[in-house]
Amino acid sequence: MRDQTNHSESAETPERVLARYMSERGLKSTRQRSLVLSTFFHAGGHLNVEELLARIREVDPKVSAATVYRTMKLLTESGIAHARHFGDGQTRFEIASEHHDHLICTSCGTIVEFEDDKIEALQLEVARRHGFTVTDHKMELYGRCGACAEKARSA
Amino acid sequence: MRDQTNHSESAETPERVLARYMSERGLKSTRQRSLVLSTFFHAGGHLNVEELLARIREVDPKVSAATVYRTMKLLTESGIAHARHFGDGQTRFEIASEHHDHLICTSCGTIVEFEDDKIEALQLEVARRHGFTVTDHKMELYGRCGACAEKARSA
DNA sequence: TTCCTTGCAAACACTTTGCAAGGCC
DNA sequence: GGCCTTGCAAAGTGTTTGCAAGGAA
Repeated sequence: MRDQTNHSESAETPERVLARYMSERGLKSTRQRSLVLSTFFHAGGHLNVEELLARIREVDPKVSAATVYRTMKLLTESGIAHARHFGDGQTRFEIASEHHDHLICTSCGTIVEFEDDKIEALQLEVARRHGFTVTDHKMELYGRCGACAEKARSA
Repeated sequence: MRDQTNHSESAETPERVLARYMSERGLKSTRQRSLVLSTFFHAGGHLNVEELLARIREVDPKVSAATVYRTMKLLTESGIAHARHFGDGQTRFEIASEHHDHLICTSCGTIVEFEDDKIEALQLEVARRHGFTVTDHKMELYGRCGACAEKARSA
């Protein structure tokens, strides 16, 4: 729903990005596609198709999984969403404009999101040294969160 | 979890690690398991099951995919290998003692390994700020490699 | 001899695709 | 009306599992 980087009137809403992407290649706007888009944004990311579909069906029970897969592919290709693969064999999607990295507690599963400009700058630097042009990245730090370390200490 | 160069007599070879892991739980050493292990190490990592199986079958054509899956699970559980999921829907394995980060060309699939101490230091720093103690991490940079950028330019 | 391991094929989970009906422009 | 999109079911992937035969200890 709401977003962080609002530039007054020049705001590029996901709806607008998608609309342009579709009209550029003769694709059509449909009730299902709008529903997938709004559900995805309302949920805020990290959902897999199954979870997304469940929420979508609260509104329209007849939407099929195939449509969700097809629409998420569209969102991915148009740059609105990013597909991520964690270890669980499913694809999860995140809002492209809200990319961040993750701290994951291997003990309780807590996921903390973060962003670090210095690290990102160094990533570009490393890539450049290898002749790469980076378009995306993924960084996950695994370990123990403060609460779990605390629990382990008193146990 | 850094540094694993060979220290003469105290060397913990993968064979030894695996042997201990298996004997601790009554598992047996077999021709197939040894073959999977040696092939995996000889290849140096980043192989998926299909590729691994192809190399294994050059030696013993009768080894089944199931055995490779089962053995790689064993190697993963014993801490000898790490399972990694890149964007292609398959599981790739790497040698646990040779952890590094990856640059992945989204055009040709090339994987380049790298390590950057400055980035790793900053990762620990970020984690500390969030109260986390990091034990492992994963970082992948996606983009276009030099060769593919070249090709795109001349096309 | 005991019980683990193997190869095979079937089962699985997730995702993609062919097709006829339906819907947007 | 033309052509894209949908839902369904079938087909594809990559991976796991049940089972009977084979093999290590």
